[in-house]
Amino acid sequence: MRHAAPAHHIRRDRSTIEDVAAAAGVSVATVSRALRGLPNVAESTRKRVRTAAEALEYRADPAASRLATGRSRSIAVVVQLLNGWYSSHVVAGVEAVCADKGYDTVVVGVGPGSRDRHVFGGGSTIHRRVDGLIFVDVIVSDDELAALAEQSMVVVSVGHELPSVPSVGIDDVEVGRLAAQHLLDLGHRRIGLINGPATVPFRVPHQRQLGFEGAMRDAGHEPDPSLYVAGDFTIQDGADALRTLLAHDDPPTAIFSFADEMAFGVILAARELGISIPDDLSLIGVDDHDVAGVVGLTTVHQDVDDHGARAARLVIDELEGTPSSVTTGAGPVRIVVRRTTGPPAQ
Amino acid sequence: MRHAAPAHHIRRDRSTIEDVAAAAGVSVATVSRALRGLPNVAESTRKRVRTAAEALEYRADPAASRLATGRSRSIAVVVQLLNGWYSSHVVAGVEAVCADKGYDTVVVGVGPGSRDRHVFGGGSTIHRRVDGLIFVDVIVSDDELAALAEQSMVVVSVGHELPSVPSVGIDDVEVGRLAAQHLLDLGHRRIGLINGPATVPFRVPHQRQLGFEGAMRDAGHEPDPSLYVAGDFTIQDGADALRTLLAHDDPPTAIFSFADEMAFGVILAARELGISIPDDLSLIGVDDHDVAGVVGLTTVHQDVDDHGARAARLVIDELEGTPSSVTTGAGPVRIVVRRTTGPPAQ
DNA sequence: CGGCCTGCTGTAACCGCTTTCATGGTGCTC
DNA sequence: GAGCACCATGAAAGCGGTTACAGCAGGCCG
Repeated sequence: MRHAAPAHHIRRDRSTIEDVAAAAGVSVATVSRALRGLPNVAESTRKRVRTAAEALEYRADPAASRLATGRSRSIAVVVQLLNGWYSSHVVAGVEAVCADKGYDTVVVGVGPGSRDRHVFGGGSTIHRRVDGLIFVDVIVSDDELAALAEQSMVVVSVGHELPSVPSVGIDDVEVGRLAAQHLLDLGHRRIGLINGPATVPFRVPHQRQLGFEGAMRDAGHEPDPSLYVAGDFTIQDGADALRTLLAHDDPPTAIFSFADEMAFGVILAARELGISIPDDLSLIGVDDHDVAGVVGLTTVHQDVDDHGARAARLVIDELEGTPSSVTTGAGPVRIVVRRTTGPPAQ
Repeated sequence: MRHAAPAHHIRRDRSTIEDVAAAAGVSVATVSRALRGLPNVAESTRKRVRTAAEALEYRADPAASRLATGRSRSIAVVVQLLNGWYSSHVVAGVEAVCADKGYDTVVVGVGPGSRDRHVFGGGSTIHRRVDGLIFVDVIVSDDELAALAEQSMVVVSVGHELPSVPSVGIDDVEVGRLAAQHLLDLGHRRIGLINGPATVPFRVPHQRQLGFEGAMRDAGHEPDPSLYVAGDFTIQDGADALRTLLAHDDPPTAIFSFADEMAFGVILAARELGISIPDDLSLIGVDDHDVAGVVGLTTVHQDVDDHGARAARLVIDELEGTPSSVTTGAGPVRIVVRRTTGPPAQ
């Protein structure tokens, strides 16, 4: 007999597994097995259970199964800036496949610094809440990673590569090379770089820089580091960067911005400064941001939604022991030429 | 005595409430009370328990407390387009306050149609997973709302107002009025509207239209519905809308787009069509999208992150029985004049 | 035709926390 | 000093599933 619920528990009369068991005339164990598609259940029984469950609109309480199995069927996306273009696209990709596979997607934002980093650090509670973690361009220390591994959390990274963690993203060296080559082909020699932040060990911009420099050298031109300026992927940083570069004794004829958003800043500032793009200055970005088309920005395209989707699939496959067919590593990139690049002025 | 865990349960040795109880020399009940700040615990005992808990790095298993209390300490944000500018800002706002209050933020995307709507419909499982729901511009039927209410889910809506559900957002009539007034002041009389989708009962655009028409009439001008074109808030729709409007016998001298993103489409198409903004055509949007500044778009500003934050606070206050100090209803809007609006051409 | 293997079910012991209810000890009041 | 209210605490019954283990048939083999 079920006991009466305590008064303050105005808990609804949702049907439980016991109700279904009673209705189907079997034990709860059988209901559990039948509904989850486990073997060793007579087909006739399974059908009967399913019917009863349906009639009662039964759904297993996730909290209860979580407690019993240790699986929460949800995965977290850890992101620096939730409303950034890149992150939100990754999240969208993740959510789509999670929903499809019956997982919940929980988002957690970590400050740009290490604020809030305890979320997944040592004594954190995140591993009790989710089965897997997807880091989006967040830099995680080896210690944190080790702690996570010890808790047998499945982790995947998107963008920034993490040691000993499968990652999806793009070949950033290739990105740098592609952009540089495009500019070189147009005849540019002095090329400014709007880089990532100088202070953190963020691989993505570094790789792009490497690719850029490789292409330059291959073409017989020595890159000029005095033309590199750091940025933090914001529009404002892009605008500032342009001003900095223009103050150079021998300013560049083209700028390679490591993100479209910073390139937007360049466009904005250029307009204010009366500089014509691409007549006075060529500009190329990375991302193919939704509005890149609007402003006619030449850029290196990447499919960010897909990064998120692949990451999620990776995590889920790992979680469920499915041999994953997902390709880890670099996805395709391609250059999209629009109106912000052209030959240098005489 | 704890029993040996089944072999396949390689569950980690995380400390449980029993461990803490043992270490502190009290019962689990006392530990529970002490750690949660409940009354009727001697201060000395509380301290002892806290110390023990800390030493053991104890954290209550969320799944277990969820099962016991019926609260999951997580809230869902239900969104149409996760990677849209508006949604992602709302999500960011929600996440920020959830994190602060110790709640998890789970995102769920619903297709633009009613696909996936079962997520929160009748026999859904969402109410077992989260304590509250924040709908972002999603149209929820009365039935669905009733089902949710019956499950005593706390729901709040952002943007689109839902019957009998507290909502946060802006005064969309005011938005329409503001934009119309600005255009009228500049001397425009024939004003095109890029509206929301025509097929769904989405209040937001309807209100804006009402405000627009009110301002027009107040100024003694009858709005011309043949200048209204439907859109779905995408850049592409904006571009299409411009072409449609230009095909009109007597095309407008100004366009009021109900979203900046659609306005971007207008800018894009205008550039291709050789139409100069604002010389040939004035354009005003709504949102103050991050790149509105870049393209110099005049627009009606709203603080979307704040909408999300307020919604989350509303939900949490309600959940915790705190008398909420959060202002429900409309937040402030203001017009930001940039370079896409000017007097009509002769 | 008995023994065994195999396949289907049921029983019950958990998962780890919350909360009711009972109990014992104090401090007061009269 | 007895009676009483109140505070601090503990024992134990859940919350709603999952799963190890045992039991019970029926089919097959020798």
